[in-house]
Amino acid sequence: MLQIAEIIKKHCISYLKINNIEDIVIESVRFTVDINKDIDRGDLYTNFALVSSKILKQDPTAIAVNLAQYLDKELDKNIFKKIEAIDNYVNFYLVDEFVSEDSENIYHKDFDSKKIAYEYTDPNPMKEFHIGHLMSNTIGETLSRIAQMAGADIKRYSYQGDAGRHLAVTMWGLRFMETPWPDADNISITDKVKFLGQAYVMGNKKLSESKEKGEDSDEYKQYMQEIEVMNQKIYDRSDEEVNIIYDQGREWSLEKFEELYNILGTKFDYYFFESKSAPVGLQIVKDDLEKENSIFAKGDNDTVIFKGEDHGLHTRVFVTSKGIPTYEAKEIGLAKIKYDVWNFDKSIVITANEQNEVFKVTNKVISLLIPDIGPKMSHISHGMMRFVGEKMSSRTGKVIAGDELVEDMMNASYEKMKDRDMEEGDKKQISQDVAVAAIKFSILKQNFKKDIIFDKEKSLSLEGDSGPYIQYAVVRINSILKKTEGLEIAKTERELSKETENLNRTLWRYNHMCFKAIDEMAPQYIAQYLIDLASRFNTFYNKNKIIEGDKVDKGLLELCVKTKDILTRGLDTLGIRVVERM
RNA sequence: GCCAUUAUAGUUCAAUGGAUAGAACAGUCCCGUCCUAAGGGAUAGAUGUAGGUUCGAUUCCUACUAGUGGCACCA
Repeated sequence: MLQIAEIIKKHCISYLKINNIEDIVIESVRFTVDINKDIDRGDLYTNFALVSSKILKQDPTAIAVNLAQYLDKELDKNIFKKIEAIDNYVNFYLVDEFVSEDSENIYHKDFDSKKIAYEYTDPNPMKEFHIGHLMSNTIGETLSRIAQMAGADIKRYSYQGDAGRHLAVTMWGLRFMETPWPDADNISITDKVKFLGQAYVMGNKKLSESKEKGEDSDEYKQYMQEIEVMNQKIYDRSDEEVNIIYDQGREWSLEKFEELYNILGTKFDYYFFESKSAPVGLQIVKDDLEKENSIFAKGDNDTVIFKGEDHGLHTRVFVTSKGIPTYEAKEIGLAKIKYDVWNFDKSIVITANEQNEVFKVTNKVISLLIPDIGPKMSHISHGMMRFVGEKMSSRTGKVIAGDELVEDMMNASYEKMKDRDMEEGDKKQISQDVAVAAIKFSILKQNFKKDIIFDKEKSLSLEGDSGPYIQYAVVRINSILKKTEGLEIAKTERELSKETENLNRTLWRYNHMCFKAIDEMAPQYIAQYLIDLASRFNTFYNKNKIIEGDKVDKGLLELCVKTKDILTRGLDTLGIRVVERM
């Protein structure tokens, strides 16, 4: 909680004490001191009167009045301008000059000095980087930055599936491709990766077409067999020809991912691969299986399974009938590898919510097998991204790739500024940052646990609550600052306008909203706040002249600078860049 | 079928058990340029259904309805 709110709380508690309420009872009084949503009703409020009316055996309205009188005497007049009781609430008005203790870090007991690993994005080489990865990246990036702000020591992890059946499908699907293997200098990395993505789609298509002919058909059986063989070859690297193609494809994919991370603004500390976690996980499972009281069991066809039902979960396969470790077994190996690299206090994996059940099982298994690490593992999930105007479904094959979405938005953004008098490189860079802001903000302005309906037009629009709307507020301030260069900056003696006062009173709320975002792991508090701040700035700007002739109002100019600072820091916490111009 | 999760204006989203349920877009009506991808103001409009707990429920509980995800060798 913010210091100012703590001060009020402390005095509320002493109010209970002077009313002869016992300490044990006081602890049970769950009142809050929070920011007033309606700024006209004051800066802070407390619901103390409502919550304590039973204990004080008094009408809440009377308590509110008494409390307000009491606090008016106790609290520092240099901070509190006015304290008033209205209905059942007590409202607090801070003095105009109030500035909160402004620090980059906001202490929180769950984060301060804790070592926390954030694993997110997790794309798979030789497969498309899809919008799910984009979401995971956006959310993981901001959560890690929020943790940093809260005082945590963090590392960013990315885990990439460079082994597994999906790769076998891609490699197997290559034979059906009409275009040749794009191993040439004049083919861009994007097109090379696109080719691989197409091979994966092709492989899946051929397989499902064949499945429709009947699961007993010779063709389907043959295809399944071939994919199985390919999977084995990738796993044990027994076929030199396969190795060459595989290594090349993997390298292209990773290069492409790196390019995307640059655009998105993520820098990972460690990369992990399934090809590394698989043998480690497999060994751990095998070793445990040999024990008398193993948590694993033999399933159908010689599989190794974990019977989750005993723990209120469901059964999952850890090793396939062919002896290959599944995602679940790899997850065990990964936990060990991650912890060996950096002894974290907590490891958080961010994925779409379709994986909720898997993580419940794997985290349980890890806890049983490696008690030192298991309890430190946690999973945060997010909803799926859908698009306005179209029912997206993976079944119909209409899936939009993440990098295509970014590119698409970049082009749309570029289109809007193509006539500006600017260097080409700047235009490209700006349209890129704006596009990323548009996408990220759409995701972060709402509760990420729910599905997100992405609207391309609205997310880029400067009307309404969008990332670019906030970026634009910063740009507007920049252009004011530029205009003031060389002009006379002087204090003016005049009463503050209502808009000026409101903007000023909104600024210190940033820390408070950050605290809430940290406390609830909810970046939307910051996003919503930034919209509010940008909007208040625009209202202020509309009504107040900062520059009159060749004179600049010093007070208003400083307010602009402060606003810009908070907007910039807020966007940065969301993993969004500000731009100089637009 | 079982488990999880969601349901708030026409649409897309907010709201630690408490004040008059906040925005944005679309609609209607104004103002406007120190910002030019300008922007701002006003106006109208919502808690899926039925119960329960509570002084008080959008928020907690139960049932129902509807949507989404998951439920053994994909990740």
